[in-house]
Amino acid sequence: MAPKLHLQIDDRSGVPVYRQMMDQFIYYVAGGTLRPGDQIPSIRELAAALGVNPTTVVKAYTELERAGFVEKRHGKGAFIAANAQALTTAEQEDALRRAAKQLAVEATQLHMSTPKVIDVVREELGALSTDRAADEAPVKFAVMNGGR
Amino acid sequence: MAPKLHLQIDDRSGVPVYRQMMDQFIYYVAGGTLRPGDQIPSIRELAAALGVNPTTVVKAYTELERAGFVEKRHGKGAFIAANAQALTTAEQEDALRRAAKQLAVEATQLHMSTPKVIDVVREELGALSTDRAADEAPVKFAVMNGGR
DNA sequence: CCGTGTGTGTGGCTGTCATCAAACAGCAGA
DNA sequence: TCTGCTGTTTGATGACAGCCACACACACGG
Repeated sequence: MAPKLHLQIDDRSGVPVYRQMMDQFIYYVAGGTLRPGDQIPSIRELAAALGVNPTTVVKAYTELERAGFVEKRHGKGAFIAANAQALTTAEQEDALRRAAKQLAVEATQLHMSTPKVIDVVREELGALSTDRAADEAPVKFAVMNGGR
Repeated sequence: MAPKLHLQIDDRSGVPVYRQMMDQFIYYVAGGTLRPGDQIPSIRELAAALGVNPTTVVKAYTELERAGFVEKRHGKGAFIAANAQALTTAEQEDALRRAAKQLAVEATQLHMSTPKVIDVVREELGALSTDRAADEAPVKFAVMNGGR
């Protein structure tokens, strides 16, 4: 019912928290990890785990509901909508490309070499996959508080 | 005086516009493209080029001034501060790593393969460098309006 | 059958911040 | 001086996120 999730919120990014949550649920549906009917964390549980206000989670779930990805049931919980449409392949690539472009722009402005950038990307990808292997909890959360 | 800049604003990202501008100026200083004393685009010029309100640019420049990167001179223009400190190598790598992590999280949630991700990153890096080669204007701007 | 407890989502109110719009003020060359 | 550039300031609007009290659903024990 509840596949292994790994939600990540970056406080320093400037991206609204509710939007970060939305995106990640959508990506999980697109990638097939979350399927129609699956129960997702309750508003309070997710809020507590991420250290954000329940209202913020409400906003994310409400928007996801409007978009047809999620169904909230009073007193029961929240679920992936029966007819939640996965993103098309093109849309998935678009999403990936946007993040890649962001990275490329930064790297270019910083005068970073291509191999250096590729290295870092490889590292981060690797960190996530080993992470997932060692993971036993049904749901995992992370917050990047940032340590500047 | 005015090196070739290539500022990029992504409306859909959710990141405040003034913050996107700040980051990119900082990266240009860090990478050595912008050096102390260099004049940067006037508030109105930049606002017009990016299609945002001048007040937004004011906010970016004001914050950059507070951070010691920029000096505004009434009636004259805006300049890179005399003692603008480039980021340390560690800070530069941090910035790059943050963008890479963001990409990795998305890719993982979308079930994208590592080679696929690397490919896209290579593509985007390449697109930017050829872009720069063909560029003759002293300053270049781009806005990702996004076409959802 | 009913009350109570614990889970769930709902809604109103408040403070802060991002953006825009428009009016204000300094600088320099014709 | 006048014109056209520059940065400066103030106010309005809407988005974001936090606090707090309320309402529904279900299971349990009387």
